[in-house]
Amino acid sequence: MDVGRIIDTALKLIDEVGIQALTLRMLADALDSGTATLYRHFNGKDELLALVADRILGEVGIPPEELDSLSWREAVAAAAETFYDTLRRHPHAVPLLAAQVPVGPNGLRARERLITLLLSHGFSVGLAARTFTAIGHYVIGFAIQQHGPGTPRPEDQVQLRDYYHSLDPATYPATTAAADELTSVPLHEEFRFGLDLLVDGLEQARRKDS
Amino acid sequence: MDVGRIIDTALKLIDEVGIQALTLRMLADALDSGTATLYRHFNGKDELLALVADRILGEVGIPPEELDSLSWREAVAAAAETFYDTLRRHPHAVPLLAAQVPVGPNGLRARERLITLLLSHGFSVGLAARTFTAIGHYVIGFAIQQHGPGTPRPEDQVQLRDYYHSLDPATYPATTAAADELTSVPLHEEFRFGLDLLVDGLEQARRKDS
DNA sequence: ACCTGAACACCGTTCAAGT
DNA sequence: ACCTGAACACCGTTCAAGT
Repeated sequence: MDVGRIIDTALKLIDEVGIQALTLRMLADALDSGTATLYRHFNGKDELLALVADRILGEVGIPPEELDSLSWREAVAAAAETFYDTLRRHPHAVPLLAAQVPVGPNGLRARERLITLLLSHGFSVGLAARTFTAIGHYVIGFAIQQHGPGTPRPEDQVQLRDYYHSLDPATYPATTAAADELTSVPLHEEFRFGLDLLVDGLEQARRKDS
Repeated sequence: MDVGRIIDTALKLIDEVGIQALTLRMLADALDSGTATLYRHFNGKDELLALVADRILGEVGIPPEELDSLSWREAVAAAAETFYDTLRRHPHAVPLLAAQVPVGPNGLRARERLITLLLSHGFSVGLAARTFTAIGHYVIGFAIQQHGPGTPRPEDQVQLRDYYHSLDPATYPATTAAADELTSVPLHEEFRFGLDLLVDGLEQARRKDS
């Protein structure tokens, strides 16, 4: 019984039932073991979840060669998209990455990779650090809201649109007018919209910086 | 025993001990009542938490006159800052706002207010809707990561900096070089940096839109 | 030396019994 | 009609007892 298998199983179960519903008994059963045995490999549920978080970051896997042939704009966008795609594969697990600054081995590797990239494109150390934080926060923050515990499934989107339309137009003229636009934009497009805003803003910040 | 007093007490307890540690027994005790009695006012803990979320949105309170005399850039930034300040007053409660799209009365009022503002400054309905979503997601996403359950208290920032410095510079040249910048920027400044990127990006999006 | 069944002190939720 | 003590089926965690 190695730690890797425990973490893989834990992530699989979280993908199926969510963090709240994941039980140490459930995990122990899936591993044909008992809850007490699990405590021999980590100190409690919180530590287990931190290991799962780094396990997810290890899945991101940015292809290094590809990234280096791109402009900084394209590279930043590609890194953010790749990260976002990984988070979308594990919607129930996203809150784990917001719980703390990831300092596991895979988190370190990803941070090093992106900051190196920014520095190689002429970003100052200060601007690179703030850019990394801003982009990272944006991706995780977006994913947690669009794909977290209260996931807006397609039928909920329709429900929400109908709810907005059912409001009194006299009291809520703007909301009812924008009801379709507020609920019809595909999540990925919404993500890309904000990401492009950030990159466009960075373009200006970079000019001021140098 | 009215619902308002229950919600106020629940929020006060969440501010003190967090969502996870809030117990219905604890809440019942604080109200000199029993857990079973609480169920006469809402159906379970989740519904209680949704009511607390809208209670927080009610606290935001954007002064209408002030906002209307500003440029759209200043108004968007001011609204985001005001929202952010409210979330900072209730760090433990922020995850509640990420759990679902807020459709309580106070959430509706805030959305209506901001979309109206964008429309009055010439934004198209489509751009206004996406801007609202992008800004809202940014503020909540940032707050949840900087002030959520794994709050980076000042001493943790120092610890994190020392940790980055302790890494092997050969393996992590960029991270060790940026260690100070990654950990020394005040949270509010970091928030403002990303917000300004978004607003600068919006400036361009608005030009393309019209 | 390593593992684990069984227990501990909790939790959210329910309902029969009280007023 | 309204309220609630006490119970239910859980949970994360611990440790004495087994192999």
